[in-house]
Amino acid sequence: MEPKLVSVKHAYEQPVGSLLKVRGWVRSRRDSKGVSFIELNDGSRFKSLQIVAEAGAIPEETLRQITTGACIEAVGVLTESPAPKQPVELKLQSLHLYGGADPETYPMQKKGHSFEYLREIAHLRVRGNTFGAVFRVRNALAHAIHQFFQERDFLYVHSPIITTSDCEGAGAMFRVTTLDLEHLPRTPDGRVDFTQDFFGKPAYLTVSGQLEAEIFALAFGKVYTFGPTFRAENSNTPRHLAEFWMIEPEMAFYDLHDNADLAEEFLKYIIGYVLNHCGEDLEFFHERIDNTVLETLQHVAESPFERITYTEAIRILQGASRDWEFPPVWGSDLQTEHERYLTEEHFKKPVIVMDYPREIKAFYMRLNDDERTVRAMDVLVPRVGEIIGGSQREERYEVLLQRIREMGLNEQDYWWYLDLRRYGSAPHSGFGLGFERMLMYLTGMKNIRDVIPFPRTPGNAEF
RNA sequence: UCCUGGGUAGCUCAACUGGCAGAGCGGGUGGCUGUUAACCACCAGGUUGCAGGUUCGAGCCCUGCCCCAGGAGCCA
Repeated sequence: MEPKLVSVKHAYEQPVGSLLKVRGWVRSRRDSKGVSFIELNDGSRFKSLQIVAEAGAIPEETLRQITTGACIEAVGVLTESPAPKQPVELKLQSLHLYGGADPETYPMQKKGHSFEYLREIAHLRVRGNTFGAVFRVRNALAHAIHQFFQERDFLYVHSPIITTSDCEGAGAMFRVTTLDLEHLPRTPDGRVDFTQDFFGKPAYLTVSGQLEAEIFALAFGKVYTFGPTFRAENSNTPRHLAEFWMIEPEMAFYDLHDNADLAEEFLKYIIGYVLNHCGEDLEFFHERIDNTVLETLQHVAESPFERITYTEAIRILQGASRDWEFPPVWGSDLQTEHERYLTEEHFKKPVIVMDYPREIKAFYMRLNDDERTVRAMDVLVPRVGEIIGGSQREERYEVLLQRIREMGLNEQDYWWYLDLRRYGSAPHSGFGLGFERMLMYLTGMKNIRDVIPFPRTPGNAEF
């Protein structure tokens, strides 16, 4: 009989007595007299498959090479396990070693490592429990996001990664150039001559797909982007990356409250999806990373978010009996300590703060009738802080033009953005969700560098 | 970028007031009839981040630099 090739995940679903072939990487080998136990993991699920090699099943010389990290193919019969830790195990008949792993130098041990150390071996850390779980959840989350929008007839837009406009006027950007940095072409007045550069003008990596999404929203109604974005800020925190992924839905005919409704429905949907599809991985996070994760997620999936205005938020903060490092005053942005107080202590659940002062928000946010505030919203969640930022966009040509001017921006740079308001303008809204921050929230992981495969931070782009 | 803490064995850490650099884990060898981050015994393993300085003597004190973490700012 030919053995059936299956993943570890599917091996557990086969009937006892099946002859199976599995391939994967050895997590550990435990020897006893007359019997060896091999933990085999292939990434298909959290749990490994226990392979039992009785004395003489394979040559002693082969068995010695089956060490932590080795890659093997095993053929054997699925049998009920006498021990309680696993329902079934594979009784080994034959084994092929693809690649050994010298135990004297293999950097991954059976026991725990610090995340700082594991970041230095990002090419191997994915073979461990924690990062296996992280990247399975990451995969499931990406799927849930597409499913949510596709079920609701949103169009997936591929916004460009290279851009020639710093349209938000926010954040340092990475320059993209093919100019020879050792011999820069100069204009007569001594400046760098970007007309000789690849695009004929300065180019950068995008910081957001929002403005492009607006273009599509004003043709397709409901759209979303989901792609990498880049910030050249010298940010050294557990919540910032130089390269990260962002989801940015943009909807025509949505006002700020429709926008907030969508954001809340969206968060609940993707949390529910991960709760339903990544139970085994979430249990690990709950047990080993953060023992509040499961309750928090279930709570958020079920209870309504709090909604307050910025002005109310300031009032709540001013009434709080605590010493602020930065006392809350109307007109300045909420500090991290303020956001955390609101979501973690005052409301103890996600909070949507709306209608911020115009001075502290971007030019494209719609001006309210009071002319002091704009239709911005931030969604704050416990432990992570700001997870979503969004707004209703300014759809009135004259008002937008005036805002561009008063922010000191060059209106020529925004000619196509202004055109959207000149031709067939409509009220529209959107928001951005930081994909990695969402993952931190779902997994309880404390550092954003541990939820992205290959983190890019100041001074670090190895791998 | 600023503030704080740290860098000692492959990993995680200890080393009193400046006085012989140590433990657990991992690794090697041997043992153990079914293990579950297995267990027991023994063995090996060090340019104390880098460069200077003070001192009879520096892991420890001083100066400069590099790297890491936490907090802040910026934001997602």
